[in-house]
Amino acid sequence: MDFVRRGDEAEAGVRADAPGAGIAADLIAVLVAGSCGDPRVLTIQDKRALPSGPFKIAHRSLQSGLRAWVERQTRLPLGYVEQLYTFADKDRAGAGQQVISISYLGLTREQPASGEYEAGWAGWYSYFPWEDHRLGAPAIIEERLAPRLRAWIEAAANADIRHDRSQRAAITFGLDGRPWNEELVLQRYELLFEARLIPEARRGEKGVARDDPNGAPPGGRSMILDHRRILATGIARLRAKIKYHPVVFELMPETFTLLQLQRCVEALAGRLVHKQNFRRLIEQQELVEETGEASQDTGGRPAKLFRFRRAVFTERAIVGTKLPISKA
Amino acid sequence: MDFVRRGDEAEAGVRADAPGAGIAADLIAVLVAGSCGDPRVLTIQDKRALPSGPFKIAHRSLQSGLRAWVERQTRLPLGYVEQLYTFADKDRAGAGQQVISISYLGLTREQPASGEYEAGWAGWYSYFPWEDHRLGAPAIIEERLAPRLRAWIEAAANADIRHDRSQRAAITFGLDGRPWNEELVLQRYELLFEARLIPEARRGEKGVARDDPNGAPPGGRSMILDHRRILATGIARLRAKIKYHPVVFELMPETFTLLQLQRCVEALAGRLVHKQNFRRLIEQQELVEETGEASQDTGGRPAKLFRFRRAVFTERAIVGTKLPISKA
DNA sequence: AGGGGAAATGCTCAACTGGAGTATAAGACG
DNA sequence: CGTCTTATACTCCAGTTGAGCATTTCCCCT
Repeated sequence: MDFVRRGDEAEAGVRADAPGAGIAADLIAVLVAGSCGDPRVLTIQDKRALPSGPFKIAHRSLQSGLRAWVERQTRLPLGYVEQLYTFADKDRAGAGQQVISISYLGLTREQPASGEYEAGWAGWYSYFPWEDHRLGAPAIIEERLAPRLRAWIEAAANADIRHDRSQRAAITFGLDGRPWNEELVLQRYELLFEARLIPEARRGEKGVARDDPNGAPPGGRSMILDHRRILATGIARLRAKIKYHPVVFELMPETFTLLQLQRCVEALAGRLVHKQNFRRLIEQQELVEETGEASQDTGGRPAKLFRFRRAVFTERAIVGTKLPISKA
Repeated sequence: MDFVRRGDEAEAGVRADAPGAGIAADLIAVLVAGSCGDPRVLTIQDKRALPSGPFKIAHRSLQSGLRAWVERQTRLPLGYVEQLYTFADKDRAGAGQQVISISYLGLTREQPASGEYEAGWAGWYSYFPWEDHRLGAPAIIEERLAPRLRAWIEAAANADIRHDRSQRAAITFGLDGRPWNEELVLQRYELLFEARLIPEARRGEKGVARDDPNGAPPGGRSMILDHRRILATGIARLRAKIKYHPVVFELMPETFTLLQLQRCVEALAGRLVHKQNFRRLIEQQELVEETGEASQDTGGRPAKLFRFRRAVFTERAIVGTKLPISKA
């Protein structure tokens, strides 16, 4: 499969297109939106790729370059941008052309994606069905993943490797009574990859059928190249970040109830939080202020509407806030 | 000033040296060593530059490429490697040549640097004299930095900017009775840069004298280009990392006393920790095991020698450990 | 031999934090 | 009016954290 470049080709002037002439740089974006219960990521190519494009040095920095590129292509205002990782794996280089991929995480308020390419929002749990623990551990883990992982563990060449595999599986997937750690998104993906339970891991093999095109296969919906790995990196980073930095608010509408905010955090973290403690923490830290209004459509007692206090950025700088997502 | 490339030029074949032909990629390494009280970073060019070299896609990954490059150039075994950040600032691109710089943090046990280039270890506090709070807040802050920062604050164009500057200075440098936060290394550097207290910030200006070549100037020893900024990024990352990941051990010799370990952590964090609590945490987490030996040369009661339990990596994976460096 | 110095090591304690439960209030809806 | 749903206010307990005191064990010096 070839890397279908869908960026604005007019920008490609800086790239050395002659094989072997130089290195090309690509930007890859993990754009996250979704304020209510279902985090989504912007995708192209029928949900099988993350948006990416050639990098053009025409901005002060990579960061502002990405921001401009995304905002021009999608008309989405990016609330928060953070560099994820830079890859330059050998197997991505085709025919003398070296490619460096710089991946970014961006947060935005959800809006209908512009139709420039076949872009659309995809729920991120369709790619990682084992990551959503809001209703307890998903059945897919015990029913489909754990048995295959156990087979893979047993298939180890020697006892040392077997022990190592067993430990890693137990730690990352919370088996054998271990606690679930929602931050290990990337480690879980890599473990499944190594155990060949992920279609992407079998691409090089002969006689392997194409990915199941409909619905979510046992290993989750797959993506081209290493895009799903990049998405896993982004999710992991975001799950870690929301615990000490007030980035959730970049996903929320201007005003919101505390329960909406909580649902959003829970959706990102993939696990539930204690409602009262959540509110205690939010209010203690003065992250929000009341608007004076109340939302009637809660189904129950009306809830006060809040807005994010942007002042916290100057008051506390990057020093950090905390959300009550248990670690153990 | 030109970016003096000191890497193995034989590797430069993949680079497009014709102007405008393509993008070149550089690796820049922040290599840290120093187990006893004085963290050091590997430098070249008379301590004015971080080691860097052209990137060659000949490895499985960037990470292994960096590892191989560093180990071949310096003969230092790298204990831990982590990507820091990728830069592609416009002002670094000279004459049609676009440069992307991928920076890495690496930890190693201290050894005499190989003489391949004029390499040497430099104490990192010579670049950031305001960062060492082990003996309390260093005098340089109150005596030299704070007055100039106050002048810069007063010089703001309007009240809003003045307030913002004042808050940032107070937060990052712990002024007005605020607590010191050792992780804000980069923010402090950027603040000083913005206030033009850092020689690097005045490079573009006319009529500015060269950096003071001898000793540490008020703004600390400077480096070429943005190397000091990259170093600040590395120090910040490391200070954050040691709190929840057992990376300190990569700097320690095979066996060590708990006090040596503590001194090392303190040197990195730039602040002292409570001895008894430090030991409690280390032992609680079973990060170390006794060797059965004891060190006589402590000056007092002999101390048990310990070694790092590598098993913790498989037991707990990346889940994290904690060191008692107060946050507030 | 004895005393002082320097660490190592053991133990205690109060304040705080974080997880979890109970109780009550306020609106919607039949 | 009763019931459902959610909001919101308190309470509680256990584990963690920061800090200090006390004791032990060695070296060195006189």
